Amino acid sequence: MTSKNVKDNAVSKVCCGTARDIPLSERDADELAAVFSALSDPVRLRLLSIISSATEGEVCACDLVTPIGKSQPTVSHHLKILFEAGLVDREKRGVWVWYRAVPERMSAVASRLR
Amino acid sequence: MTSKNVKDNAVSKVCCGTARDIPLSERDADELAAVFSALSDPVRLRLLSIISSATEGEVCACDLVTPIGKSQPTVSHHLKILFEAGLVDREKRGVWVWYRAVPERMSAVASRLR
DNA sequence: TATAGATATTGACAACTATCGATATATTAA
DNA sequence: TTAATATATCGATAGTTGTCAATATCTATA
Repeated sequence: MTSKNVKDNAVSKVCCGTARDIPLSERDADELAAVFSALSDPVRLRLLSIISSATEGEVCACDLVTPIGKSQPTVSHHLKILFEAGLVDREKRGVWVWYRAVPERMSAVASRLR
Repeated sequence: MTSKNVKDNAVSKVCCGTARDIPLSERDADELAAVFSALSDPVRLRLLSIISSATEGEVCACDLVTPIGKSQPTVSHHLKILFEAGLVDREKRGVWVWYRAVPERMSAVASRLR
């Protein structure tokens, strides 16, 4: 049952329910939710904070394992998720992989929250 | 093992690893991750989009179930999560519960993405 | 009271996820 | 080629989560 909004806090049983369609499409919702999923883990947020604040603009993956205090496979897993969400970029140089933030991506996500 | 960032893409085996501390504290990371968790589901994002764009500034829960296309308990569950994350506010008036967005909260979260 | 309807809670289940040890792959050096 | 090391993948497991049917709770009305 739908109800009518009444300004003076009275209650009405009149229906208003012309169910207009949803502003955010299902497709857009899925995509946005995927990015927020990538941001929904504290370990990933801390990784992102390290990478974003890197003085040289980038950080070697080898310098992330110890401070984060998780195993190397776990850190690798989280970095992959951040990368696939477009939140970080990476470049392999020799044996090492260097990560850098993608601020445009973060801004784009932030702007979706108005 | 840590490595030194070398500008010309050469590879060095010199260690740089004075593991400075992480910009985002564990506590802050937990809190932020909790909000992003609330935003990490497409159904909740669509609910939020309906509530945020309400012409009257608020929406009755009874007008959310049908458009979302999920069961009433499921919608109730998602609304609770949005509420507990501080993303929406609610007011019970009679039998109905009215939801409204909390734009300050969304802005606050958005600003954490720089 | 009793009934009807809106919302919340419970219980169960399937799907997903964070984590780690073990292992594989890739790259440089000896 | 062999050894050493950085990173990725695999397999397993414990914990989390989205969903619904059933049920409970709350409120207005007859």
